[in-house]
Amino acid sequence: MAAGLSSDRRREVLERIRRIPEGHVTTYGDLSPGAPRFAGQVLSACHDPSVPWQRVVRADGSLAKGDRQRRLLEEEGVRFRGSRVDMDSFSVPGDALR
DNA sequence: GCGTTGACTGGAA
DNA sequence: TTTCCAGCCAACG
Repeated sequence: MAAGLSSDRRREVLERIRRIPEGHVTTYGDLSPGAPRFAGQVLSACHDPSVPWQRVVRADGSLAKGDRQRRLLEEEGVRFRGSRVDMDSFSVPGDALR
């Protein structure tokens, strides 16, 4: 379909975030390969409660929203290593969301 | 149509 | 190990 809705790119990113399993996280790079900043811009503009934005973290496991985000992730069972997410066990490949 | 901005990334110091 | 710099794409004014 022509799909002239609000930029398919933006919706594509949001849709992937919804596919992140509870208790797991993914990186901006996996949401939008080549344009990770775009993913961040999308989230900042999208205040949709159905979008688990807290499951999106930086490539190094650090959090963009700091303590507030950390607390939500711990509620889901995501474990931390210092101030960063244990990416070795909870990171999900972008291919798995696609 | 151009320049700026952004919840970023990878490599170098 | 941490900190700094330049690059990247898409949206917005």
